[in-house]
Amino acid sequence: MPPYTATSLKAELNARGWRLTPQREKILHVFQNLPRGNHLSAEELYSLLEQREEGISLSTIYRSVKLMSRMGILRELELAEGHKHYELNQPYPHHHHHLVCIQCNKTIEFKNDSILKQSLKQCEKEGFQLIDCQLTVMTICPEALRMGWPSTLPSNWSCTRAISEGKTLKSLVAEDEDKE
Amino acid sequence: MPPYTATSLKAELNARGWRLTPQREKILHVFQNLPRGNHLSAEELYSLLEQREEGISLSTIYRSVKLMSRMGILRELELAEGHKHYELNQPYPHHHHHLVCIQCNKTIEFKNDSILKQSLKQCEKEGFQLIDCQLTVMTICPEALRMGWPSTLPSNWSCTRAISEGKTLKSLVAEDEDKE
DNA sequence: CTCGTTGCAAAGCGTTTGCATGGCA
DNA sequence: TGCCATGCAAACGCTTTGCAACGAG
Repeated sequence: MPPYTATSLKAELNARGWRLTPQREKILHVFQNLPRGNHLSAEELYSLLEQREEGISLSTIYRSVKLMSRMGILRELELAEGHKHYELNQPYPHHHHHLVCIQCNKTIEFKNDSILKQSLKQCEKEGFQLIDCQLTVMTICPEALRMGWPSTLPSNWSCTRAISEGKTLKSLVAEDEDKE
Repeated sequence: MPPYTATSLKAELNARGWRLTPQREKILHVFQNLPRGNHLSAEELYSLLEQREEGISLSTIYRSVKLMSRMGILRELELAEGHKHYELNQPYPHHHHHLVCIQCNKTIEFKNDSILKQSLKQCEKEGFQLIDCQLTVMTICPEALRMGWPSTLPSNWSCTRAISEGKTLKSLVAEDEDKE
């Protein structure tokens, strides 16, 4: 799947009885020029376009990102921030996943082909068609750990389950095989 | 790691200056008796408890599932349904992931150890501490494909999988009560 | 010309919060 | 007894929707 251009976007929209509007073109353009590792919320996209004096109403923003997500052009991210973020849905080999600090929301992008392979395998097994797969790794970042997590929470808080889960798994990583 | 009991829940709560209340105990109980592969939204949990005449206010539900998620007892799922779902956070080897139809929300649970391994590997590389990792595979189910996805869908169409999924809540209550 | 699309404002919906009351440690 | 937790209702923030005007095909 090649990256979208205004022309191919128009073609795909028209094929489904939808239309290419200046608004949709501008939105696509923003995402195409977004530096790698960035993703925008509807609100952020809105104010970004506002700053460029290409204002688009918030409702159109919402309608467009939803449509473009359903078309497979954008990717809807559910990070731990209480609202959705969007980015270009880049096919393999640009496909990637996210590691998020649940304390400060810091996000790191990472690639891992085997995850996509595993997802595909699962889809084929069930007879479903893969649209996207997202691995979200919920973590505590080093800064948050240094800042005192988990003591930023009441007294001697700790997520004992997660900790012992981590310990159990170290042995698994050692034997790491990455076989599909 | 052993599953939580009312006693161990109390111990962990008290250790952090929190308290075991009948409400929290009932909520834990519901999740412990939930058939595998099921997860509840706050609203569903609320009406489930209401049907048993053990009513708990919605705000307490929200406060409790949030607290228990942060303690690592529950797992907060971001499926493609516009609201969060919760399930017991079962450590390896019961850890699992989800395949979701973005049209009808039909969800299939699947296990895959390599995903957990890859996540842990990534965490160690970045120096982050793993709390949880969730692979969500967004798909179109065979039925939605047959209906002509994506161009010919009526705006409010949902395939029969979604309908039968919706019906399960009642049967869950029945099953759960049998186990008491 | 038609019918999808936009902008605006209002509504919707899941979730959170302030506050007085209740109840666990 | 002190203080966390609950229930209620109101507030909140993100997102969706109704409607009249607009404009792409």
